[in-house]
Amino acid sequence: MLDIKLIRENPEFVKEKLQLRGEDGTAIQRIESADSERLALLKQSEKLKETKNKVSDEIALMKRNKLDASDAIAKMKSVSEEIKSIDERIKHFDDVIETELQTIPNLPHETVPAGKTADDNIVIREWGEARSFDFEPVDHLELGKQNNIFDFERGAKITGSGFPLYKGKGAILERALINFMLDTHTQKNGYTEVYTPILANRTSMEAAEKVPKFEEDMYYIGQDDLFAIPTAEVTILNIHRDEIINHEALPVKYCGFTSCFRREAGSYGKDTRGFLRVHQFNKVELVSFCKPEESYLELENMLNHACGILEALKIRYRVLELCTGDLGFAAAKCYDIEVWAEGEENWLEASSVSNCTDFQTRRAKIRYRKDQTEGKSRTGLLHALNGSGLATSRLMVALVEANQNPDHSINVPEVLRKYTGFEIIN
RNA sequence: GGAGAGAUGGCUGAGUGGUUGAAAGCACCGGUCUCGAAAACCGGCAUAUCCGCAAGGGUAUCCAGGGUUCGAAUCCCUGUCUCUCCGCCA
Repeated sequence: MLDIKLIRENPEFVKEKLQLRGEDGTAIQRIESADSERLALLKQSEKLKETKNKVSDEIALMKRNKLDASDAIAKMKSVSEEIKSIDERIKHFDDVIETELQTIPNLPHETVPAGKTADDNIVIREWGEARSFDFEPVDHLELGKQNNIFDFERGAKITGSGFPLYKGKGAILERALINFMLDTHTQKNGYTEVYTPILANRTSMEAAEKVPKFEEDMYYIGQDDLFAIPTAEVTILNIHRDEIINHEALPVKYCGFTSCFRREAGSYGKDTRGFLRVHQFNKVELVSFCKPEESYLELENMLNHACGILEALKIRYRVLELCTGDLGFAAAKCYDIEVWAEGEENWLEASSVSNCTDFQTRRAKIRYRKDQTEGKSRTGLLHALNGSGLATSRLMVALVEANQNPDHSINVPEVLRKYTGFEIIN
């Protein structure tokens, strides 16, 4: 969530930034008025509480000295009632502010290109070449069928469409990819591996700003008020909820593999073939907590860590800098990585690397204790960044399609062979 | 699922209605001492929010939410979590 103080002190700035994202400023106006009413009441309430506390001390003193305190007690009874009624009104405005704040996205960073839709995103990097085939390449569905490695029909039988079943060398290849990515991030890129729960409670989902705004996109277990995580970002972020991390430990970097679950409500029939859009997929997630002044550098690092995986796998990709209109809710700046799928003849989004600045950490209360030389405020909110490093489903599409042979067999990329134990899928 | 115990500051841990934001110890920071360090001694050491240029002051917070009371860390209710025992079970 945004800082209420920023809205209070500089509402026009906030509205301007939100307009870049296509948000009108009406929610900000509602917050401003609720906030000023709340503050006025808060001052009244605190003044009365000061009186109450003082008189209570006096009553204690009188009682100790065996004096009659009944007048003071009678007076305080009405003061307490007044406090109670004012506090109820404060609570009302708190709720109004809270509800409004939950609908307002993060402000885009000044370097984010202005734009309205995904068409305005800017390609900032391209790596690798399209493969030139001397035969007609087929798509991953055909390859999956020919090699008996993916079985979408049976996955659908077990659960429903969009829940893929991997078989034989397909399952092993998936596992190899995950292990390769985790090993790279832990051994080369300095991340600490975690394996988190894949169900998260409401508080955790709210801290990650996934709920209430996107509640319909989540698989939800009502009996226990738990959500299947749409990304390990949720659970990894919440590792340090309500904590203060010492500056010496920063940056704190985690990578973790989990399955991810997305209902993809509203996108039925859109790119739903095979792995293109699934409800359950596997992903190695990167999360970094760092000092605010370092977060944009860290964003570039994380982008490079994700790209490094694709380069090792020799998969052609491009990086898009998302425009203001296409940014995720919590992101101030975001890069998408798209992989080239030879059979689909299309770019597929395989990763998204975002700097969420203090938007999540504010609600999650993830702070750091500053070096004593860093000014008078001793604690501050950390910046939280997350990135896919990477999601396997679309990566798998690009991987098998790019490495196919005329007989539909698939060559396993060099770096994965020590994980798969075989060099070819046929 | 059944029975019981508990949740206090970075940690350990006192505190069962009134100068308790909270004893004490440890840890940490600064100082004295020392060639330097240790030890000893002295001092400091929560978070958030409001007012204020600042100095400073107010308020809130002893798991969370309600309640009783002039007054709650302390009493009552509900919830969450942790631990122990029993049952069941991967």
